[in-house]
Amino acid sequence: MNLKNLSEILGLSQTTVSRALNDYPEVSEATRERVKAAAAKHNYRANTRAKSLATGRSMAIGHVIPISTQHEIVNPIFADFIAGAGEVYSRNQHDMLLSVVPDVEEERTYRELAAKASVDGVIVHGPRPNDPRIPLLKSLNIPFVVHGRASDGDTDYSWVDVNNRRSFERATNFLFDLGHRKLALINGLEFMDFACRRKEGFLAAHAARGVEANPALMVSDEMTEDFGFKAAHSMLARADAPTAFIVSSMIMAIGVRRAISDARLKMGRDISVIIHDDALSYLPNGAEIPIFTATKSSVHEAGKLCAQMLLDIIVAEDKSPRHTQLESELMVGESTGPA
Amino acid sequence: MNLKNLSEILGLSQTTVSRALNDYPEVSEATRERVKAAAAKHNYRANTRAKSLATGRSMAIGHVIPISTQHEIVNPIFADFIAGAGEVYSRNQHDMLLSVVPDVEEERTYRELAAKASVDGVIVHGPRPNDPRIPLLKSLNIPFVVHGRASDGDTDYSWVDVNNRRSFERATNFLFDLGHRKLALINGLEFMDFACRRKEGFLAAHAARGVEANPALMVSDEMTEDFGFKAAHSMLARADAPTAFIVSSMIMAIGVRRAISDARLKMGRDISVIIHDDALSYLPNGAEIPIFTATKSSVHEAGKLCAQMLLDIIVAEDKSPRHTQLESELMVGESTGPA
DNA sequence: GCAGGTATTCAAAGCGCTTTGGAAATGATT
DNA sequence: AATCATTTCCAAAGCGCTTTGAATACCTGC
Repeated sequence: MNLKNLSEILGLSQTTVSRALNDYPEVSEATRERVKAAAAKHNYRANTRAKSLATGRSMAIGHVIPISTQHEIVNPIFADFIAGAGEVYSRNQHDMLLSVVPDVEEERTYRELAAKASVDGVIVHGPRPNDPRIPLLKSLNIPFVVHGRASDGDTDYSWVDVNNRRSFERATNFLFDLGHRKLALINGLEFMDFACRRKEGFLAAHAARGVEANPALMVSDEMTEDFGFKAAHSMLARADAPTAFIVSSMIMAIGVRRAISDARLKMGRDISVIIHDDALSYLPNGAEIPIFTATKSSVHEAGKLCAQMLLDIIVAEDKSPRHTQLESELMVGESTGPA
Repeated sequence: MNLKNLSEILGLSQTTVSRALNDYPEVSEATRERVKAAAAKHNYRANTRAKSLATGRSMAIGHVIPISTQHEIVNPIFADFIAGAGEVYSRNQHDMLLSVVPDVEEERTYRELAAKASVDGVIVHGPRPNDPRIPLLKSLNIPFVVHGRASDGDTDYSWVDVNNRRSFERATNFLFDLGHRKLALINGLEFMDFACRRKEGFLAAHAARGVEANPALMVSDEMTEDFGFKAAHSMLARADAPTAFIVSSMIMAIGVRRAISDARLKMGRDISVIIHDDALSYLPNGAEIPIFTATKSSVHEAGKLCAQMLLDIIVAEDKSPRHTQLESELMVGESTGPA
């Protein structure tokens, strides 16, 4: 069933049928209803490809998901982010186009997306300091929103980000207030922008209190359970073992918890742990009272915000960059206590 | 830059340029090279929409990701599955179209996908016994592959699935062989096909050994850490507490581990745990030797297989259904020991 | 030197839609 | 009844590509 068929059935021109369906004013209410009824009856829906060829808009948003070539790891926050963004797209009749590519091929992918005109805009994931994708997308002249930020001079692009620096500064201060002085930081890969900022916050709090941060207690790597375990395990064996951990993700924290219980310590009593919680739907931080004290910020929500911002930019007259900085909530759970 | 421009620059017809780029034989090697060089120079790439309008093939595969309306949970295996499938699509110049929709709107979404002709095929996720999507997709006449199976009379569709029944039967027998008799099953929602089959395997092994399965030790729910914890916690408090747990996912198992360590028991010594491990990239089961004894089957691999199968079916003459049944590997880790 | 074949190239139609620039019908106004 | 403004509808062009059917150029062998 296509427009031609449908218009023949109705005894109307394609023009009229098209206008009726797209709610143009120059068609009488009577015919509009007749047309819509027929469309529903025959389960007609405009062919996307033809439609976007004619309009020049693809009604699709691209997400380029880089797979780290060394580690082959999918970012675990990805699913929830996508789910959030996807909701917004569905509501606005947009499709989501996913390209899963090795990180080394990202540039080529963006260029193709632009040349093939298959999307109206893209979301950039996992920015790094001085991220080359930002100038690239600007030069390709394709609307985009960055989830996170790329610290460099040029802040002239749209982003949605958590205030990572402040989150970790607060978390650190929270532990200081409880009397802890030997704090460990178990961070994500520090060539990622968010991890840099978190470390900055951690160090800033130390500086403000005049406490020396111990370099041996600051590590960073891919955010897996296994790394969390190994890092915590070896730190706990040290003479200058920490009395508290600040951990960049729930998944690493699960490893930390394993190391703690292997050491026959009790979290919250013998040792404190505070995490950043992305509020992943499949890893809720306990039910009633949080297992981990956490700086919490929903990545699902961030997905929604990014998507909405991008859709807004695409239709807006004013294409000037927009920024949304989210503050995480500091939620006290069972994993922290006095030193 | 479009075909017209490019052909004008080259002083050739659009026909010739198109054929040169698409490796048709009726164009001389000399001009082909000239054309390809020019295309590269001007960063030309055929407009996807125009191309697929002309060819009738969209070169895109749809994935409809249902969000449970009650729980708003994204399936944690989703990211790895998508990553696997995405790799295959990229390699074959296909796009992946994702629709994230509330489960109640799934049918409408499939109908739209078909009517709008925006994909050449779809992958069906999370099948249930007697899944209505299968007859629907058949009637819409759109190629599809199911990840998993829907137990009912009609097996006349393509699927890729793990032998869940056998996996759990083996796991159960493994525990029996270690001398365990009081086994607990912590399963996913049993209106999902995979969970049904796992339970069947669990019960079949019991029946074969003449051991009575204790209904109080078989639970099923959304597969979260929290549910794993609560289930194990309450079971361990029982008079007829189990000596071993069979757990349907890594994430639930993490909760089980928490309950075990809270009870001051040691996994592998005081109590055994065997899990099903989907080999999620961000939740590896330990590094050298597995933390959990597990029936392991990579969902990333399953994603690749589903994608490849679907692409094959789309181009094949023979559209008859194909099946791939994967056997999981039983990997012995540190979480099991004699009763 | 020419028929017959092959290797190249091209003009134009068509994919299914939107949209421009009228045309026809209707209604209001004189 | 004639005029003009509105409504309501339509034919046809165009989006950027592929593909059909035909034309042209280039070789053969006799």
